[in-house]
Amino acid sequence: MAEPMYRQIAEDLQRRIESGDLEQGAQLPTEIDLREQYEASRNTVRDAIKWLTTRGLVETRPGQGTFVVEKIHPYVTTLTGKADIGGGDESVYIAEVEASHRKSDISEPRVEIQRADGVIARSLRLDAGAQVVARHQQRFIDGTPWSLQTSFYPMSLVQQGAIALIQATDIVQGTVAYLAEACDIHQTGYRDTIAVRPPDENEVRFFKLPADGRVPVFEIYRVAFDKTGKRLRLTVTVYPSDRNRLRVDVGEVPPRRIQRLPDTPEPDHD
Amino acid sequence: MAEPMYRQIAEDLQRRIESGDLEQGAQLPTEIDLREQYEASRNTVRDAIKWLTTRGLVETRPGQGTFVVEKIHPYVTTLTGKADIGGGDESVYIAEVEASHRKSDISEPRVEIQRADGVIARSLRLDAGAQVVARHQQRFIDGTPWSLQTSFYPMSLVQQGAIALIQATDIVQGTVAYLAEACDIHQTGYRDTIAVRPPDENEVRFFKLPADGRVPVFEIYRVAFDKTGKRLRLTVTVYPSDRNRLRVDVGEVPPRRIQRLPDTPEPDHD
DNA sequence: GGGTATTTGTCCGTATGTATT
DNA sequence: AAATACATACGGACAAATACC
Repeated sequence: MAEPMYRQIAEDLQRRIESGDLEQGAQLPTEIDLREQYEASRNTVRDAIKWLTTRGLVETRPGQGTFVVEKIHPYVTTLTGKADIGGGDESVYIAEVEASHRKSDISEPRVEIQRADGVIARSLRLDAGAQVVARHQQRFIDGTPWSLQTSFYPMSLVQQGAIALIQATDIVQGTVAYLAEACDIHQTGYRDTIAVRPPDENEVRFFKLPADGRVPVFEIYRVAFDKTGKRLRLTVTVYPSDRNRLRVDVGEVPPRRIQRLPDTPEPDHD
Repeated sequence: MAEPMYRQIAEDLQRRIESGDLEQGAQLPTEIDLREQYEASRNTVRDAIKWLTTRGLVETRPGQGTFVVEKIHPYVTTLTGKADIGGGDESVYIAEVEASHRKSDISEPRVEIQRADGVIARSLRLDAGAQVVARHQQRFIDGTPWSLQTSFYPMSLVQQGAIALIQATDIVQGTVAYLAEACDIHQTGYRDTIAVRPPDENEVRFFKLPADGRVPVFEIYRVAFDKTGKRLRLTVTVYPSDRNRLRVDVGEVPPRRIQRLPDTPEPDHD
């Protein structure tokens, strides 16, 4: 027996899905039915379904059944923007999203003062234990959860006059513009580092991801610099990877076409 | 009992891992031992281990045991380069990697002529069924598999003199430089779209990923343009997400520090 | 709202196969 | 070859979620 039985069942079902025999959103036969069709035990059938689930082909709903997953038309977030007018801050994202006929909301920030732990301190080149301002925000598109974001600012910025950073109010013009106004600090660039990892419990709840952690999240670390190379801010943004794509434009790139409505069958890397 | 038993067991083990009680690389008690420790059946213990496995905390090795996964020091790939001197092509990657004291190898390309299917045709703005050259390559760092890459070129480029595209030989100066030499076609920019998905069977084999598909891969679609906005190429690159990070630099960014050796405990988004 | 049928989720025990040491 | 440890497969029982009447 080269191939275990549950794999054979899974691959047969996969074939039926990819051939269109089972359409998107269609319900699979129940575990009892599959047990009879494949002459296997229910647990073996369940192993096959679990295999398909891990690969994102089907999803199970307790009390209802097993269904072929429907492809999600992804949101596209462009990471390359004007380095000096935002780059990851509130205002830019809103402009992006509204341009594609979608409505973006952002929560009021939850503000904390905390000691910079290892990663934050190193990213901002602070001594371990230095004070930082953490601003947590939730972002929605058309009412559905889109991203979780936390920005860390050295407390020294507040001492230089950027007192709005420690107020639990959205900075509508964007913190980049605000820092320029409030204390003549000008962001001239940023560096993003993109990783992928399983979601934690908070993220599972907020994004309504499957509890088994099979849908990973993008985690983007953005370190912003001024013209002397000083580190102004670390922003950590988390996106669920199943409904998001990231875009990077380099050099001369033609303007994007208007983003289509969710049901049109176009490639999402257009 | 709000929490199922296997979750309680999993969370207890997770706590023991994150507290350092079980160190990286350490072997967990065997399933039989855990069955006795938690007074559960072996199947329930196995469900707990599967839960930890999906989250990348442990791995099982048949005949050996279950082990706490060791963190991998990731490779960092910068997506933003000079738009006109490569940007994702062979030579640039090699320079990047060698600068961090690692040795990069690339396979000779496997070249195919094929009809552009839906996604490729749309990305290159070709009519469906138009001929394209596909060049598949495998990339290694220090001998370990790093990325799989396929570039698609419109056949019209070959007719304009870029005959090396249809030869199964690496284009050492990079195809961007080659196209400039051979037929005066100059790339001026590119656009990347980053997605994450489970690996297919080829990728599992090549990258030696776990067969259950729990480690996703980055898939980067790069469309390159000339100054008129014409689409010169589509390059699809796949990286395993467990050992890779992507970097995007925008605006003025200070030079990177030398990349450290794998065993130093620095953040990988430095 | 309540009750019932359906469907998946959890948990058990057991047996046998396969990979590794 | 033997021992160990995980992988596969079976069958059964009950719980929990959902849909429907």
